[in-house]
Amino acid sequence: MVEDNEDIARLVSLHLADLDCHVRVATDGCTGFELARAGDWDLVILDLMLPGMEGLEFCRRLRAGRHYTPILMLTAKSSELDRVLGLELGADDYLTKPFSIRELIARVRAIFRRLEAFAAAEGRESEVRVEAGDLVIDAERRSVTIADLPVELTAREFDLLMQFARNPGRVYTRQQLLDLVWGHGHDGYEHTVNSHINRLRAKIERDPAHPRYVLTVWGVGYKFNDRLDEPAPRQGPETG
Amino acid sequence: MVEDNEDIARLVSLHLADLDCHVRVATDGCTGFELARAGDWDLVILDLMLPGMEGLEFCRRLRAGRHYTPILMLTAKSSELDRVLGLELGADDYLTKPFSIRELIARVRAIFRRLEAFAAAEGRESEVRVEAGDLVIDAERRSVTIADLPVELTAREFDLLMQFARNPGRVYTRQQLLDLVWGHGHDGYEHTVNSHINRLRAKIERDPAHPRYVLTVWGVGYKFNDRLDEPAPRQGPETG
DNA sequence: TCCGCGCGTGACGATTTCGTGATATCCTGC
DNA sequence: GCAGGATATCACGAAATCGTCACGCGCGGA
Repeated sequence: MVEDNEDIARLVSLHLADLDCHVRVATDGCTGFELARAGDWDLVILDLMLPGMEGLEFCRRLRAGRHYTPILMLTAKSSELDRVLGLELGADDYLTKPFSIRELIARVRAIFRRLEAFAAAEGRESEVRVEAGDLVIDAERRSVTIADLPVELTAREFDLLMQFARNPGRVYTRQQLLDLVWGHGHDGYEHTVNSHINRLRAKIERDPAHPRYVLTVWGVGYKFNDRLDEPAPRQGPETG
Repeated sequence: MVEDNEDIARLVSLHLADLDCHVRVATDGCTGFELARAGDWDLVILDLMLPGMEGLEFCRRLRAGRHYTPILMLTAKSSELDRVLGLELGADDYLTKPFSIRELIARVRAIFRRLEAFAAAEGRESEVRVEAGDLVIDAERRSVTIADLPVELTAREFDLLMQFARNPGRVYTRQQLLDLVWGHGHDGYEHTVNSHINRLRAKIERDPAHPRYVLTVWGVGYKFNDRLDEPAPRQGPETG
């Protein structure tokens, strides 16, 4: 955050910390610019009226240097000119002072949502569709079919299956699955995973007692099997 | 690129040049139109707010002249009318200001990927008219008919339906719908989407309690059903 | 100014899903 | 074979989600 008013800086830092954000404050443009250019940040919150360097110039120089860190601009001027110019020089969003913290949080969230959506659309195009034997998973449609027959999964069941399908063969512990599917802050019993695995198998396995897709790794956790043609009656950690 | 603001034109040109793109800038609509019509371009980046010719008119005229060069629209207006209308008039994608350079580049890449994938661009014009069972949506006239009977939808209801119809089968979360239909950074409750879905169903579904077009994806969001004739999905692999 | 309409919000019941405990079954080491 | 621990299965109450209705607000037209 590049902001010369320390009261505002402190207030915003405080609230962003609630969102598990790590915040670093620079009180002048030059220092801020060096920080922004050097570090690997998720977001720059930039006051337009800075001593040392104009905010617009800050924007322009950062973008000219091929830095694509999202920028959220703060401005006291409500002038349309500044706003449009700022956006066109590469800011991602703007807020006019005075602004409410609530509004700021909303903007920050919106920026991250957008970036997330783009990242998903950009890099994961090959991962929207996963196939393993009869099983076909479509991430975008959140649909699963077995031999072209649609199977209805609940949200948790689908997320669980998708987590496996993303890395076929990789073994996940129950705790890892809780973190990945339920969320990091979630506190619950590892036993819960068993239950969902059980329900998942009942829907996608021909014989739930002898699963082909979601396999148990004894004493460790579970894994997704995409090598269906190989004989794998062994369910123990003994691999060879 | 058709853009009257020289700053943003320069900025975008700069970054597109990094992608080994050759960029030509026109600062008004008429010049841009002549350029677009005469030359053999891979992409037109078009500012909606142009002097000389409205961006939407630009779109419409180019498509009317059987020119199918991909168009990426830029707009400062956050009005969803403009966004949806732009797509309906033949734009391939759009960006609402504020946007980041990174987003722009991602969009450009996405458009080219899509073109490669679909090679001989089919269904380009079909975006103006979407059909699903009895339901017919005419994007240009913003009209909807069921079995040739006209249905009166409000602006929000139509935009919501159109958002679904553009990607049949794709699951949208309420937050995504808020971002797409209401606009980025919109501060509102996800519950609002429920209400509009409810009103939409009351108008287009024969039996709102058992919808055929706009389906609920439990724990996630909603989707538009493009396979009306398919039987109801099974709850398990048995009975197969 | 009044009225009607579209829209966002709140409340409440119906439905689905989820987490947990109990119990049975299986695996492993001795 | 046996003991101990890990996993599978099942059922049930709790919790979250969704559908529906009603209310109030803001806005544009009569």
